[in-house]
Amino acid sequence: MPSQEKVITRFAPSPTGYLTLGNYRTALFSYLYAKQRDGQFILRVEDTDKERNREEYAEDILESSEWLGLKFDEIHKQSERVGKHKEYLQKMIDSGTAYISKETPTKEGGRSEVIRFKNPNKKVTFTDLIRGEITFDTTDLKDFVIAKSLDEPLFHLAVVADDFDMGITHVIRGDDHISNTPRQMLIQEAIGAPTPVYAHLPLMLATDRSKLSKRNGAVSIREMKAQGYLPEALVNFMALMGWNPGTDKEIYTLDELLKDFDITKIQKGGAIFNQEKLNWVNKQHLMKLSAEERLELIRKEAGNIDGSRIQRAVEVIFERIETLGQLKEAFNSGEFSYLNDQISYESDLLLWKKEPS
RNA sequence: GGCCCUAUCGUCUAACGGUUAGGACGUGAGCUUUUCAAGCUUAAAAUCCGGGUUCGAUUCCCGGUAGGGUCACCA
Repeated sequence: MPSQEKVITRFAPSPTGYLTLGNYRTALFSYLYAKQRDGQFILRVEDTDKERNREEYAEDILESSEWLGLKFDEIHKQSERVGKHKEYLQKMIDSGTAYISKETPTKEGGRSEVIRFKNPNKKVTFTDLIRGEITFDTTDLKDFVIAKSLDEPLFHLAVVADDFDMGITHVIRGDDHISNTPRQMLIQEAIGAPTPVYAHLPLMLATDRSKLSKRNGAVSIREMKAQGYLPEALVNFMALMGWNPGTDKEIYTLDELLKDFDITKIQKGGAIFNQEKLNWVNKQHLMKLSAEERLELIRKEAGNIDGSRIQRAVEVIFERIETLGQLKEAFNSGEFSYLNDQISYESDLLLWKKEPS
């Protein structure tokens, strides 16, 4: 029996901002794919762009991932691997698959010398798990730059070297990387790395059908947390953007997704983010909460309600909110202030209807 | 513009080539409820266009069109 190769997937974000739903959706799909197969899921923080990286963003990736329930088997920082990248670069130069190129800087801070990949100008084809066969003619790519210098590797080189060293078997990433794939395959060939299996996920789109990003109103996961969305609802919603089980089941926990998720059933077209549906999903998860969990949440939002009445608050309030943010709003607006008042009345007044006798 | 990807209700989507094209969100109406929410019932709402292939295309092929992605010394 042939030994089954262990599946290793990765989430490789760059810490240049707070990550959004779209980013974590690719992470979720990578996680599910690996964990369904008893494989490993690796985080690699791609922080080689010194200008744009911020430590707080890197920390947020860890925090938000954990909050969502995505656990990593390994965590790497790309910046710590420049030594390895340098070795690959040197080998490529030695073997003639890359060369140092004299340049006339075209922009501020441009170098007079960079490292370019020697493009063999050929056709490359790969089979995408979601889209099938895709072919590119790399001639259009020219001799692209793979490093500013031996110590300053750029994206394509770093990705290929790291995926190789970390034993990544499946690269599951956004659609926007499809056209990066031929460059990376060329580099794989140059350094003797195998080509992993690729799966390019359809993008999550803004209402105007453009790629969801901060510019068109996408909010980060940490903001959504602040707005009162439950992590399990977010996970559920993200999974449903582009995937469905083929049944009517829509409400999922992470564990249930592990059972039903099938990467080959992922949609090819992009999906527009729909806030109303998210609110509905969140509400469904809110309603699944136990009395204790609700109590806990209400205490967090409104510690001012006294103990004897808080139980009643739980029942009244949870049926009418969609997010915990609305819970907070409700308390701030004083809508539930009556829960705090001492109300006294004759008990017969509570009988609003007389039974006809 | 070159290259690549995509195309079912407003949105998320289902449909081994044969279905009254199904479900969900949202919207309208109604039932229930002191009210709201929930729940239930119900209505309106889609196969981008044109050619093929086929007895029969949402489905397969080709061509348009539209949208998106990508073409950095960012990732």
